[in-house]
Formats: sequence, structure tokens, C-alpha cells
Amino acid sequence: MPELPEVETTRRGVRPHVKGRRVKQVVVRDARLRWPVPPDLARALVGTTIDEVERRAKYLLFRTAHGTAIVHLGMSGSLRVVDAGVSPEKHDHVDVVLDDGKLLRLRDPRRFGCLLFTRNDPHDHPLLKDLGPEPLSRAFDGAHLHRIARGRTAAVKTFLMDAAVVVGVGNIYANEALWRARLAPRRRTGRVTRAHFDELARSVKEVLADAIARGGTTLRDFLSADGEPGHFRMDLAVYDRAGKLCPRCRTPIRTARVGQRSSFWCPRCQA
DNA sequence: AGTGCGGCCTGTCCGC
DNA sequence: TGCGGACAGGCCGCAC
Repeated sequence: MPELPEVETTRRGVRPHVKGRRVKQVVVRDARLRWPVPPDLARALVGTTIDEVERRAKYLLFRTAHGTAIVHLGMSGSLRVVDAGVSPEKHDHVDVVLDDGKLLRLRDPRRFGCLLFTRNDPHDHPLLKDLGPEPLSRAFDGAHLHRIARGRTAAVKTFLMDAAVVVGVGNIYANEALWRARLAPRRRTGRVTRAHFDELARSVKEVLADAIARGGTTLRDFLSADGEPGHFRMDLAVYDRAGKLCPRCRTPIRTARVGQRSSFWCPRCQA
């Protein structure tokens, strides 16, 4: 469930607590994430200082002098900063103990996330090197979408969720951005006009920025680093609102699978 | 190369 | 009330 706004919210919550802190200890209670937590993680991190916490797509990058820890929250992961005395609960798989009596705790019930370490430039890592532009950067715009859409036959919603096209847009925000752009999710990518792509790029930026400003979307269990839920759920126009009324034209929201994903749209204002 | 699908996981919800 | 099964979904890795 963490999409870009939730990961960015996590980064902003965690950063002030870990930046400049030295790692005292690393406790791996369960290494079986999507890829195993590397056995030498503790050796790599203990004694080093966390210089910065960055985000690329939905990955969090913890920079140290000797390498970078790469964290992905999958769909059920969360990172919290807690006092070192707080006992771990079920699914609290990894603790990074800091030098000020606090620790960074990774929880991930479904274990779709990962925690890796690289001594090289993380942007060259196989998981990151082929990613598309950041949606909130100037590199992402209607021209970019239009350029790579040529000849594509897949549904525009599937296209928008492809990390090689643009990163960070998961199912919730894809549905919302398409609604804001008045574009039907099943429209063939190659048939979308340049003007509509301009509108779509604008909508993606807008919906992500709005969600970040609200601390992300909490549907079930997303909590930020300080334990607060996100409040963007209030602003969802179509996602998870099948049968409810479109906020723009009061037509009931439709739902169907598009590219194996639940999709929601207004049959009247999205064409 | 683009497209589509299976699989990884567990908690939650629904129907019987 | 208990239980099985569907569903949620990011995204890799494979087959076509």
C-alpha cells in the first residue's frame, strides 16, 4: 500500500531522527523478505553514521560513508522510530539501533519489501537503474508520456503504473490521476492525445503533491514514522468508491479489473 | 520490445 | 461460531 506519498511521508518522518546518528547495533529477527536481508548488513552498518535519507521511486536510501542501505516497503511495510526499550511485535523484522537510545524498526507483515545494502552508487543498482523519471520532477511531463506512448496498445492505466514510464504511481493514485485528467483507464495508450497527456502529467503531480501534504493515504494500516495515519483518504474521488457518486457530476463510480488491478472511474466524465 | 500473467506473503472480510 | 476461499497489491521474472 505504500505508494510514493506514503514513502515520502516515511522519509520525512524518519530523517530528523536518524540523520547524523551512528549505528550501534543491527538486529535481524527475520531475514526472509522479498530478497534475503544480507547476512553482512550488521557488519556494514555498525559504527557508521547515517549521512542522509533519500528517496528514489518507492525506495528509501540510507546513505553512509561506505555504502547505502536500500529499503522498499512492499505493500505492507512500515518504518518507525521508537525508544530502544520498546519490545518488538510480530512482523517487526529488523531493528537498526542508534546511538541516542532510539531505534529504527522495520515492520512488514507480508514480507513483500526488502532491505539491501550496496557499496556502489545505489542508482546503478539493478533494482533502480531502469526506473523512469520522478513524477514530481521537470523531466516528467506530457511530452515525455506522449513520446514513449507511440504504438503502445496497453490500457493507459497500466502504462501509467509502469515504473519504466514514471515511478511511484501505484493503483490508488493511478485511479485518482486518471479521474482528475478525465481519462478512462481502459483507453489504449497509443490513442491518447498530446493534450490529454499534458493533463494527465499535471494530474499525477497534483494528486501526489496533495497526498504528500496530507501525510499519505491510510486505507487500513499505513502509519508514518511517528505513528500517525495519513489523511488523504478523505480526498479520494474514485478509489474504493464503487457505486458512490462522482464528486464532479454525481454519476455512480464504476469498477472493473484493468490489467489485473481493481480500477475505479466515472463513466460520465472520463472518456 | 511490449504485453500479460504467475507468484510471492499475511491479514481481513465474506459467505456458508 | 468456525472455516475456507477470495482479495488486497508492488513488482520481479518469465513466456509469448
